[in-house]
Parts: sequence; C-alpha cells; structure tokens
Amino acid sequence: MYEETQSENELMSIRLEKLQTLRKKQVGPFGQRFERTHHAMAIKERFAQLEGTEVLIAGRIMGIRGHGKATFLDLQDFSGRLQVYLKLDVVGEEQYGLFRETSDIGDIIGVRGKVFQTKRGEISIAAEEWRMLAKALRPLPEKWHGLKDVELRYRQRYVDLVVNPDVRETFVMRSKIIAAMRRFLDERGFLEVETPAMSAIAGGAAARPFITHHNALDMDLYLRIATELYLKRLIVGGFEKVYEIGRIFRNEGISTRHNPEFTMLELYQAYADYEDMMTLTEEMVAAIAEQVLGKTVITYQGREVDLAPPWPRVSMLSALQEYTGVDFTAWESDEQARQEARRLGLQVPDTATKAMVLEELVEEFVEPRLTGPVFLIDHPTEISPLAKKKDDNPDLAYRFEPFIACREIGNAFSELNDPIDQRERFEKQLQEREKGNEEAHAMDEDYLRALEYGMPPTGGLGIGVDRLVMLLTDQASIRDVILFPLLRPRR
RNA sequence: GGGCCAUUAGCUCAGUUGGCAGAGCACCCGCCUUUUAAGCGGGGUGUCGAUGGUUCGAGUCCAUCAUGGCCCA
Repeated sequence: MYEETQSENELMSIRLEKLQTLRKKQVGPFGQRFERTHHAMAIKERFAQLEGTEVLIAGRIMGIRGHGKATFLDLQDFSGRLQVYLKLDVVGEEQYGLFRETSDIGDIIGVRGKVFQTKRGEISIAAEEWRMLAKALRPLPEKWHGLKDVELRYRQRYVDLVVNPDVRETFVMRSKIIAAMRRFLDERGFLEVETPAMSAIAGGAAARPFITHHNALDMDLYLRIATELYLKRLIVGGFEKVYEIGRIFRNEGISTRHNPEFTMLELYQAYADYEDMMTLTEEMVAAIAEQVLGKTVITYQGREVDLAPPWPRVSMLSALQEYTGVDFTAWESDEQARQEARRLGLQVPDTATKAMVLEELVEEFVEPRLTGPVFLIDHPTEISPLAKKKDDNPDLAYRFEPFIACREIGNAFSELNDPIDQRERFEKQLQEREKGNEEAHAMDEDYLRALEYGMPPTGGLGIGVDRLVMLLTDQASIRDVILFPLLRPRR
C-alpha cells in the first residue's frame, strides 16, 4: 500500500515539479507562521460586521474552480470552509500566475483579502495576496465520496479527518464528552490522580496483560489492566474522592467493541456504597449527554434511549430466571450448570464453571433485553473478587453493571475492605489460575497490606469511556471513536 | 481460532458466458474575470491484493497466502 505505483508516482512528481517552481521563485513551498485574524466560520457568522474589511485566513485548499483570469477556491480550516476569490486584476499577474502554476487541491495556503459576497450569495474573501504555507505532495481522495475504504481510513486517519467532516465531529464530541466527565467529577470534589501504567503485578480486572521489560532493573513489567487497586490504595491513604481517566491495556482480541488499548474512568468515594455509585452513574451520564448533546434522549443504531435518571435496577439472577427459567442458586455443581446451558442451546466447554456459565447465559439471554439504561445488580460473589458480600446473602455481592442499548458500559461495587476476606478471594483466584484460567486475578500482597491498614467503606465505579462515546456519537465500532485503532502492520 | 464477504487507476466504483482494462472525480494540455459537484475541447495515467494452478486464452474458474470488514468462539 505504501509503495507507489507508476501513476501515483506521476501524480506526485507533477506536484514535486510545482514545488521546485516555488523554490526557484524564491517563495518557500513550506512557509513560516501566518497570523490569522479569523477562522472561516467566524467570517460567515459575522459577515454583516465584516463585509468590506480586510482579513487573514489560512487553511487547506479543498476545491479549485478556475475561470481564466479569476479563480475560486474553497479553503478549509478547523472551523469549516470559506470561498476565496482570486482575481488577476487584484492580486497582480505574478501572484495569479504563480497560483495557477503551482497550487493544487490539498495545499495549505494563507490569504489576505476583503470580505464580500458573490452574486450567488456566497460569502467569500477577495484575495489581495496569497502565500503557500505547505505544498501537498500527495493528492487527496475524491471530493464528494471522500475516503470510504475502512482500512485506509484507520491507517491514514489524517486523510480521513481532512476529507470526512463527520469523523472530525465524532472526535470533537469525544473530547467534549471527556471534558464534561471531568467537569462533573471536579464539581463534586473528586480529585484527578495518575497511577502507574506499568507495574510488577497487573490486577483489578479479569484480563490477560501485556508484558514489557525494564532493562535497568532487568525485570518484566505488566501494563495495567485496570487502575482499581492503586486508586483504592489512595483511599487507604486518606483521599476520599479520587478518579483517573486512563489508558488501559488488555491482551485480548480485536472486535467492534474491543481495542487492546482503551480508556476507562475509574472513581472511588470513601464512605459510600454501590447505591451511591448508581446515583452518581445515572446523574453523570445524563449530565454529560445534556452538556454535549443538549438532551438526554439519544438514538443509538436506530434505537431511542432516554438517559434521564433514575435508571431501573434489575437483579442479575432474577432477570436470568425471568428470561430463561434458570435458577442459579439451585445449581449444585459446575456439571449441572453446563447441562443447563446446553439444554438452553448454548455451547460451553467442559471446563466451564458455574460462574462462567452464568456469564454466558446472562450475555446470551439477558443483555439483549437491557435496552434502556438499566443497572444489572447483585452479581454472584464468586465472579466479583473485589466486591463486598451482601449482608443478607453472602453468595451475592454489592455490585452492578450499567447497561445502555444492550451494551455494558461499566462495572461498580461496594468495595471489599475486609483484608481477611480479600485474601481468601485472592487465594480462590489463584486456584482458578492454577486450573488454567489465565484471566484469574493475581495475588497482590501489597494491596492486602494496604487494606490491613484499614480502608473506609468505599463505593467504586468504572466506566468504559470509549463505549460511552460510541453511544453518544452513535458509532457502531470502537474503531470509530479511537483515532488510531490497532491494526496489523501492512506487510 | 472458525464461517461469510471484499480487495480493479490517486479516490469512489462498473466489468456480462473465460476473449483488446472501463466510468466519474482527481491529474495533464488548451479556452474561460462572480463560479460553487462551474463549464467547454482534448489526453488513460493500471503488477486487476500476492503466489501457484486449470485453459489456446484468466480481472473473471480453482488452491494457498496477505490485509480488511461482518458474524461466531
């Protein structure tokens, strides 16, 4: 893909010749700073005041319409597009000729001129002077179909962003969503912190980590799979409300919902519980939607969802029973669980445990029904090794997962702050690991030591930021909300 | 990991039953001083993803591989 064909070479060599022409005329094809007075959109919006005044704008040429001794161009900057009218009489023969001789669609130029409106009503700049700021050596994709090839769009996102305005808009939205999230949390007294992305133990989630190596210490390090255990150490240390919006790395497959590196919000609030986290979640998501979209009713892939609180709470096991007739509490063995799954037409490996079967069943039969915003609550303790057991039923944990449009967007619980119980849970996870479950939790002695100093009762919440962005921007693939998603290197 | 689909010009795409490789935009040359998918006249710029195979002949049929997409695990 990156090697050039004959004709691509020809297209580029024509542009290189134009670049040489610019050099010969002692006009640099790659300019210096250019002081703009306005963005394109500002000129359109404030035309009434600006008409007749001189402005300086800069941007990429997205269209050229030549008319002999006059030329129209479309100049695109971050705000939008504006037409520039280049007339031989006004700019003079030399400047006009140079433009016709050396410029192409894709070039970045600066223009000084007066604001006016054409006969047809198009707000434009009548150029008095133009300057090449960056000569483009490669041609842009076609002007009205843009760049459609999905692979090229991801591999050459810079081109995608130049020619597909909706892509640019999605990433602007992403930025606004994260800014709104920060604002919401900051206003509530949460402190933003940063914890290690590399450490000797990767904990806080059930996932396989990436391994890297530190040369000076001659030791392997893991990239984090969650920020959880460090953030809770900070609660031990006396921070009462903390959050981190951080890059997480999980060594797993790639799909429309998974990228090996992604962004997660995790927050912890001392003296709170999962009920508080549910309230916080619904208020935060609704507030973000309100700030970014101006409303709480969103449409995701053709389905309308209202994010306004409160969101219903649905117990995981009762939902399962309702939709499948299965009673998890009646399972006495892994074998029985597997039989139930197979009876319902699900393929499960012979090594599947009760917990694994439960997760399969929920994914298959419950999640597709969770259209509205809803909290799926009270997960079995054995699949929630960091969550506090329920007082009235130790087999269940104070845990929930928020679902919007059938998609899990987070995970939260009343944090387990009993170091003795936590040690037992870790030990169980170790047994899992010995049985071959590579996603089982690692033992973290230092985390246990921290709990042994005493952690207040704490509510914790994790939100998949990319998935939230997908929902609010109505994108079907996580790759459409990550600027540079992971792809196999070409060749 | 498995199934299905895609890969043809810089971009977006046609390509019939196996019979000379096509269009639009972009690009090049000429004309054109308020156009806007500007227009008019002329020009095709290609390792048909790669490698094998079948065939007198392969973009087209077969096999393998590569990359991507969708679905499943």
